[in-house]
Amino acid sequence: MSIAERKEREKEEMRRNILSAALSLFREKGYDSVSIRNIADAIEYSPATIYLYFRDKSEIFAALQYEAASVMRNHFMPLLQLENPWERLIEFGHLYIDFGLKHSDLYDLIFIIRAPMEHVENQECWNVGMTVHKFFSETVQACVDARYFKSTDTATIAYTLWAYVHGIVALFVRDRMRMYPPEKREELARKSLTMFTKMMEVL
Amino acid sequence: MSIAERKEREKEEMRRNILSAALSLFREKGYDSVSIRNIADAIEYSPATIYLYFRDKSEIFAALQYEAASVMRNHFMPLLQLENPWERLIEFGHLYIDFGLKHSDLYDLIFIIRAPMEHVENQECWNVGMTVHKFFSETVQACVDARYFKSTDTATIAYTLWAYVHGIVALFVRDRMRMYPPEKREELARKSLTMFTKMMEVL
Amino acid sequence: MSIAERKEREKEEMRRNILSAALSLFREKGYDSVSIRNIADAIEYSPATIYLYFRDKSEIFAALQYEAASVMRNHFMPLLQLENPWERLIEFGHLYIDFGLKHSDLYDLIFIIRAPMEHVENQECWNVGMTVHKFFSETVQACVDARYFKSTDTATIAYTLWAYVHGIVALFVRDRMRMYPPEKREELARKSLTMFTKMMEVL
Amino acid sequence: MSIAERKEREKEEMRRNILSAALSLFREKGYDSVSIRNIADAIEYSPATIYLYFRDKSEIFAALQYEAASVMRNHFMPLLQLENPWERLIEFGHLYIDFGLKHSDLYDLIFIIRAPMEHVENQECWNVGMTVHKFFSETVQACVDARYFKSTDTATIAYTLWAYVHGIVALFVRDRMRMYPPEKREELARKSLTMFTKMMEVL
DNA sequence: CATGAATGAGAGTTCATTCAT
DNA sequence: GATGAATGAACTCTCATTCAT
Repeated sequence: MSIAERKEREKEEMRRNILSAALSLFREKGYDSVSIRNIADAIEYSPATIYLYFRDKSEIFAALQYEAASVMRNHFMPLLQLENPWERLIEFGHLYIDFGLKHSDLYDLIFIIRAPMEHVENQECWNVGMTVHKFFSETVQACVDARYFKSTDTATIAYTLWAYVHGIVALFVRDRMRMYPPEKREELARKSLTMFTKMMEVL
Repeated sequence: MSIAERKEREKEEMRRNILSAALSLFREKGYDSVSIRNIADAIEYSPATIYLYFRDKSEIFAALQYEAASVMRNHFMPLLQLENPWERLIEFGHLYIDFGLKHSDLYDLIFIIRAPMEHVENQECWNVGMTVHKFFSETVQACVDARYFKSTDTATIAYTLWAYVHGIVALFVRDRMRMYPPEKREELARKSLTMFTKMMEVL
Repeated sequence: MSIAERKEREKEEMRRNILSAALSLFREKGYDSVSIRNIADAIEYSPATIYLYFRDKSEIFAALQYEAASVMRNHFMPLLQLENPWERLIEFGHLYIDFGLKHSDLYDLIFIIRAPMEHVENQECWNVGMTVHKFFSETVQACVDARYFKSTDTATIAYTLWAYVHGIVALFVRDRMRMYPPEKREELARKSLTMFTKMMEVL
Repeated sequence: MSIAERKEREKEEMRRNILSAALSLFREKGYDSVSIRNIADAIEYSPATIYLYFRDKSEIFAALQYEAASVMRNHFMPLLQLENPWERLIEFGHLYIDFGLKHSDLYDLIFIIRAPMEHVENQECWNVGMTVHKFFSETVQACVDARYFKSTDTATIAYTLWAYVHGIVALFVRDRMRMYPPEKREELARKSLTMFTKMMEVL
């Protein structure tokens, strides 16, 4: 059995190998500008080999989005242990920005990149947006119910919070913070989040 | 002299002609999927003609970013007439989101696309981000000076406001609002802005 | 005007150039085994150039079939001057075999090759078969009317005659006469036709 | 010995397995459009396995031609029992057309396809043409000897008869009978053969 | 015996770009 | 000033084939 297992493992390794090369290329040059050859070159295999692991280019992309979604889900796991909705909401903000700064490439893949949505798996990906959004909504709803907000317009509150954190991450990911020195960017983001958290109290 | 002038004018006209065709194609199909031939077809000239007006494809792109910057500047002109800094700030938010929803393609060009930054002109483009940011800062500073805010951390406030409006527009531009029916998206954005404006009062 | 004319002529020349290279390659290796690159090499142009004259590979094929059809039509022109139906029929047989032996490649294209029939123009080609068949039928009908045959089964007679001449040519074209020395093949075909002509008298 | 024998038998079985899959695929899609992988899929083995039984693709093709030849030989077996040469000749025509309509793919393989003739086995195949032709000749000769014909030009008679039956089948196999409704084609072929048989009496 | 993995070669096709006219 | 013609380089993808296991 162990032979089969090892083969399985090797196959999986190769897939990840391809995916990680693809990811860094996509991030660097954009989906359309990356060719199968580029990826093959990066992993030092022949282009044809790629096709042994993925049906076509868009399937690679889909797999990446799927992976990204899964990493993001894991990233938010700790939230499940917070019972107080307000705390959960605050922590969510922190984790969201954490994720965006740490996994810029994955974040880009999920929330920014424009790319083919043919594959079913990609539904999965945009569902991540959906899921995140839903989580925001539910948590906000819980806060509303527990009278943490004066406003009861759950939909608008959730959207507003999401827009803010997305804005923070999106500016960072797409390199629109060049007016701040690189080493200060993260700090600024965190300071802003604290400020925003305070602003939320007026809601 | 007037012949040279006319020629100059005609040349300029042609450039705009090309750019406007290119813009609408980029918008429709994305930068990478637009070929010089597509643009040439759109303006009913031969591909070779394009090269009389632009050195290469990326120069067209750069010119478009330049254009976008200029359209954006014009869009914000009315602000100059508002003397009260708070009013100016509020109106700025409205105009920003207006611009993003109305000229999604230009916004994308300026604040989202990961551009080939080879051309000098593109400096211009990122300067727009700079300029917008500076305007935010200055207006915030004016508000601080006039005691509209309790906080005096101008930098963080400006960044926070910008992140929020960018978030709103970025989600819209890159089609991450699929959980809302299309016809409600704009309304939601505006309602959120109103909410955010109120949140700002706590600052 | 003469410049345009010359250009037109050159363009036409190039088309013919491509077509004639393609024809001989198709004949030699079969449609599927010929690549655009092969054709390009044969005419010493780049593959991309081919696409300036034909939309794709199958269009080249279609054009060839169209040409073949037209050559065949011309080949049969002299028949129009023969008023006597029997003479016309006999002469038709001679011309048919002439054509097949002389333009084996074109004959192959029209009556033997298996290839894509996507293009409208190819309808044209199979219409040649149709047309030839119709001519056979009409001429046979005329002979029947003029009592050259005892039988009145026009359909079967026409089909029988066509099958025979096609058989003669098809064996020749696809090189199934290897049991006869090359220099005797044509003579044999002609002697057979004479024999067949006599056989027809019994009909 | 019996182990070796069984192994031999199994090997032979596998060969036939591959060949029959290959044949039905060639028939369906044409030689060039069938890939080794297709064949492998059809027999549910890996592509590499095929190479344990055949050196390369063209060897499969050659083997198929060989097979076709053998099927054809069997098809004509019953003739051996007819002693009267005229009867044998007539029956030969019937069987020939039978074979062509029933095993169009095999017929194509033997008498129409422009084959890669690299392999020695293909000699075998073209020998089938030879053999058929020889049989025609011998039978015709017997008829001549027995005064069934007035003509004594055996060669021309044999060739003429063969050309006719080949024409009938070739038009059918390569789909050049589109002007007749599919269900009438066979009937027409048979009626024509009857007519042709009568024509032969004049020889 | 059978195969999974790998690949070089090559398929059709498109593109940005050049240049003589 | 405009362009038709041309092309080298690149694209995605498939194939026949090999070889270590």
